[in-house]
Amino acid sequence: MKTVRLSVPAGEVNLPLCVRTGQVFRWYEIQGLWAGMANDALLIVNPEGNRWSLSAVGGEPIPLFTHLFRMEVDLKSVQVQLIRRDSRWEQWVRALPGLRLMRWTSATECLFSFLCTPANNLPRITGMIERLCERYGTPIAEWGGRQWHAFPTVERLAQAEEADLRALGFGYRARTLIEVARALQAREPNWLESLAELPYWDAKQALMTLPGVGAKVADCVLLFGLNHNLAVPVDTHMWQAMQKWVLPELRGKSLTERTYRQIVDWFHERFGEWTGWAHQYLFTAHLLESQRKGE
DNA sequence: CTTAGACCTGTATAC
DNA sequence: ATAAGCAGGTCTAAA
Repeated sequence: MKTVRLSVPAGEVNLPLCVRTGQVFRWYEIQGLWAGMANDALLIVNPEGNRWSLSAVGGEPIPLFTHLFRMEVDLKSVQVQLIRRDSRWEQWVRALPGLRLMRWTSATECLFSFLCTPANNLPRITGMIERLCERYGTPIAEWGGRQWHAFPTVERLAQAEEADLRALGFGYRARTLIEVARALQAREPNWLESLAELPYWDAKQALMTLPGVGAKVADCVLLFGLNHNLAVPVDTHMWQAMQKWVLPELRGKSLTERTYRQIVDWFHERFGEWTGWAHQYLFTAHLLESQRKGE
């Protein structure tokens, strides 16, 4: 495992903020370093100063890091765009320096991971995914006193027993995971990845034909796994933030297909291609506020 | 088109 | 002990 160095200008990326706010689920702080699995690759980062050291198993450190954190995107210019399009975003940009939109290396891993999230919470989600990888994933590396496993293949998940997954704490999501794995096997080999080439609404409609994939999970997979920057995952945090801070006319209403679409349309009109980034700042702002209140 | 209830389970707040 | 304008929802049934 070789280690390389990379110049990271101050303020370009806040790694803990990016990896602990529910965009990805397999990152851990170990002995002052940050280690994360991306499908079948392990990336270890020492985010110190402006010369970070990166190591990887199963991939090249710099391309992997650049892909996951979209380092080809200039964060400053994103922030300027968001504030120019809606000045309310300035408070969230200021409050969340270095927050970036993440990009998964595997749409499949992204899909199965977000299938674990409905009516759930972050600590339980990360635990479920970790046990899933230990049970069904190939060992990739031993580092930091623990084994690191690849995310399970679709073939392996399609063969899983519902009782096994329930024993791992998946609850009613156990059946959905298996059903989706089998549904994917029944389609064209690269069906999921091919959705990246479709227009946003077409790709979303196609994803929602899978069991357990509603509007919110579909938007997560589109945004984080399939490069659709027009996707807006509207979960409880986004819904509350929109009502409180952005669209007061939503107060007193409930989140339905109609109000969901109203929010997506509003983002498209206001932010265009910056929609996904705008969503991420608003979502994270509300998530962190709700976590502070809980303490 | 809207709303209620069911669905697994861990955690935190309120009696 | 016990419920929850729970917690990064989805699906079905019923008005």
